[in-house]
Order: sequence, then structure tokens, then C-alpha cells
Amino acid sequence: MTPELLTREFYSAPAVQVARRLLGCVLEFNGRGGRILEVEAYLGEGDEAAHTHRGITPRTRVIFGPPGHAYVYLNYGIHYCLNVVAEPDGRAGCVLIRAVEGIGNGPGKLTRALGITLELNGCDLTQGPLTIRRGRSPAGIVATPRIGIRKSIDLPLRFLATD
DNA sequence: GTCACGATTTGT
DNA sequence: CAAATCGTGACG
Repeated sequence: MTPELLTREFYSAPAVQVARRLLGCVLEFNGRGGRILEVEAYLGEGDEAAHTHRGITPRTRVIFGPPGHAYVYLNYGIHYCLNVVAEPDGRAGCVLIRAVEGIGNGPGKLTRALGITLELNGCDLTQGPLTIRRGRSPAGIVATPRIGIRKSIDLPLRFLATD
């Protein structure tokens, strides 16, 4: 296996911590990819903006499952969004990948550019074909409220790399 | 089975 | 600011 790939242990941490440490790491799929520059953390309880707010459902069960897996969903009937499952098995928590180096900002643009579809939902990031490996740490990290939501906008769970 | 809605993007 | 577009979740 590739030593540089992020380990299950890396993902088995609080969503906020995984989100911050994911900045600067390299996402790769279909021969394309780049450093992660912008992410958002979504929690389980207390986070009304998260899909997991209403508990486990067929769609959100992967978020409650073991960490290090991809959570992909279609939103607005148009765009796919890519998330990384965090927290230990049985607990909810995920990180939305919003921007990758070399691609314009936006979750939808990102998945379209890389060719990510619902088929990748639940795939193991430690095995591929979608992978994330260590990269150069960002110079700094800025936290702001999350984008595109109406609930819990007071929570600064969006993180940007300042490179 | 039915129905309202959204972690977005793009064009007017 | 409004449209596009469809799976999901709540309700019955």
C-alpha cells in the first residue's frame, strides 16, 4: 500500500479536526486532482444544517458508518457533492470538500470536474479509486460560517487554506 | 403514493 | 433575483 495515503486513524477523529487537517492534502481520482483548499465540517447532534440532524436514514447511514469513506449525494437535482466520513464507527460526522487546487471553487464544480458520481458513495478512501494523500501543509487556516445553508449559520465550520 | 424542499450553479 | 431538476424524507 501507499504510505502517503491517509490512514483510517486519520479520519477517526472529530469532524472539525479532520476538516482542518485535510487542508493541503491531495485528492486524486481519474488521474485528476489537487490540493484541498476549502472544506466544511458537518456534525451530528446540535448541527441543524447537517443531513444527519434527523438521525440515521438510508442516505445518511454511511455518515454513521466507519470513517475514511466517501459520502456523495445529489443536491438540487443537479449537483453532486463530495464528503469524507469522519468520527469513529457509529458516530455522525463528515467533511464537505468545497475546493481543490486547479479547479474553481464550488462543491458541484469539483465533482463535475473530477467525474465523481453517486457510484462513489460509500467507497473506501484508503483503497481507491478515490484517494487522499498527505500534501504540503497550508501556510494558514481561516474559519468562517458555512455557505449555502440557512440553519446554524453562526457556526464557523468552514475552513480555508491561506496559500 | 404524494409532496415540499435543498450542504448549488448559472444566467437574466 | 429566479430557474433548473430529482432523490430524499416526512406523512398517510
